[in-house]
Amino acid sequence: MFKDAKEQLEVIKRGIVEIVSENELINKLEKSKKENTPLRVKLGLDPTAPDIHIGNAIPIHKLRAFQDLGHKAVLIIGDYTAVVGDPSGVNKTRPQLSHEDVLKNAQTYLDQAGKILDLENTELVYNGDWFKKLSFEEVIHLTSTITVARMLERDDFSKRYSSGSPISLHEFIYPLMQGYDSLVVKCDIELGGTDQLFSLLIGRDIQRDGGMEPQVAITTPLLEGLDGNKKMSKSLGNYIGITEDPNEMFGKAMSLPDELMKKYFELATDLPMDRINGLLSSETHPKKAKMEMAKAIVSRYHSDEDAENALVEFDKIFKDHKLPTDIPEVTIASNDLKDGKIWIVELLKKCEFAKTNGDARRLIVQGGVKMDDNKITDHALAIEPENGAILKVGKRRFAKLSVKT
RNA sequence: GGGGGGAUACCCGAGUGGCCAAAGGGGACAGACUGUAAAUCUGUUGACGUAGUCUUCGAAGGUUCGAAUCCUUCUCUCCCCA
Repeated sequence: MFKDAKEQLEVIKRGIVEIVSENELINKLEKSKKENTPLRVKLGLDPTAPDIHIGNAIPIHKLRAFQDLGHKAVLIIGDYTAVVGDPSGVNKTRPQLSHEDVLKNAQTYLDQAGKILDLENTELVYNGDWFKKLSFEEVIHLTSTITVARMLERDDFSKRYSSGSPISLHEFIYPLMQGYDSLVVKCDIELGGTDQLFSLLIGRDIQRDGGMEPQVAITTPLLEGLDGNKKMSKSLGNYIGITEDPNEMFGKAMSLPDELMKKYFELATDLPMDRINGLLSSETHPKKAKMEMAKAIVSRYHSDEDAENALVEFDKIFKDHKLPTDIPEVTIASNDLKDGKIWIVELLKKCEFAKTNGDARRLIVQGGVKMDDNKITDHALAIEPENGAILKVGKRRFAKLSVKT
C-alpha cells in the first residue's frame, strides 16, 4: 500500500528547507510501510485572521502531499494558542485575540483549508479541548521542560531583547503549548514554516519527556510578500489570499518583483520543475514567464479557465488600456447633487477612491483622475454626472456612475 | 524596593523653547518610462471647497508672548542594582 521510503522521501523533500532528522524520517517511513500503518502528520494552524494566504498555504500543501502518500493528516486548530499569540518571527507582542474571534476565524480557516486538503481524511482537533482542562500543576511541569537561556537563544526573542523591546512572559508559553499538542495527538511528523523550527524542536523534547519517540520536524520556506521583501502576512497586507477573486490574484501575482518568480513558481504553483526551469531560462521573456506564473497560481485555487480569463483581462486593462469587463457601479442620488452637479472631490470620495478632500485633490493635481478618458485637472470642478460615465483613478481603479434622480 | 533611560505621523526614526504640520528611510498613492500592479526615475503622503485656519509628538494638568521640546502627576516600557 505504501510506496518505498525512498520514493516517498522524494515527494516529501520537494520545496522544503530542513528535516530534523532525515534518518529518523526514513526509519519512520520504513516502519510504517512494514507495519502498514500510516504516519501521523501534524500541522497546527492558528486562526489569528480570517484568511489563509498562499504563504501559509505552503505547509498545508505539504500536508496534502502526505495525505496523497497515504498518511494521516492531523490538523490542529490552535484556538488556544491563537489566544496566546505566536511570537515567532515577529518583533513585537502579538495582540491577544478573544476566544470568540478565534473560533469565528477557525471556521473560515477550515473552509479555506478544505480547498487544499482532503478534509474527509483529516483528523481535526482543537487544542482548546485539552488546554482548557490542563491543571496549573501540569502547566508548571510543562514550563520546566525548557530553560530561560534556551528561550532567549531564539533569534526573534534575542533580537527583541537586545533592542530593548518588550517580551511578555506568556509568549514563552507558546512554543510549549505547540509542543504539548504534539504529545497529545501523538504525531510522528510535524510540519511548519522555518520560523516554527524552535517550536517544532520543543515538541520533540516534550514528546520525549512524555515517553514518546520524538516527532520528525519538517520546515517549509517562508514566502516573501508582494513587496518582495518582508514575509507574507495579513498584517502587512502584502499577501494573496487563497480565496481571492481570480483577477485580483492574477494582478497581485504580476506585481511581484521579477526576482521572486522562481520562489513563487516553486512554492505557489503546481507546475513541474522542468517546466519552471524552462520558463525561467533566458529564452523566455520575463513578462511571459510571470504571466505563466500568475496563471498557475490562479489555476491552483480556481480553475484553468479562470486563470486564462484573468490573463486576458489583465492584458486588456494594462496592455491595451481598455476598460475591465466588470466595473463596480456607484449610485449618484439626487441629494448628492447641487444644481444638478457634483463636486469632483465629493465624487471621488463617494466612489471610495479618496478618503479625504485632500486625498482627492492630490489625485487630481497629480493627473491621476479621468472621466470617460478625459483627464481632469481642475480640483474645483463641478460636473454634471452622466449615467454610465466611467471614472478612472490611477491605472486600475474604475467606477461606473449610475445616476438616480 | 532603589537608580537611570524611552514613548514622535501607517511603520521605523531625527528633532531638546519660536525658522516644526515636524528631517531621513520604509510603506502607500500618483506621474514618466516600459515588459506588468517588474525594475528605474520624479512627485505626493494630518484635516478643512484651496484660504488661512484648526487639531497632532503616550495621557492629564501647569510655566511661557510662544511647548514635541521646560515643570508636575499618571500610564506603558527598557536597562542597571537589590
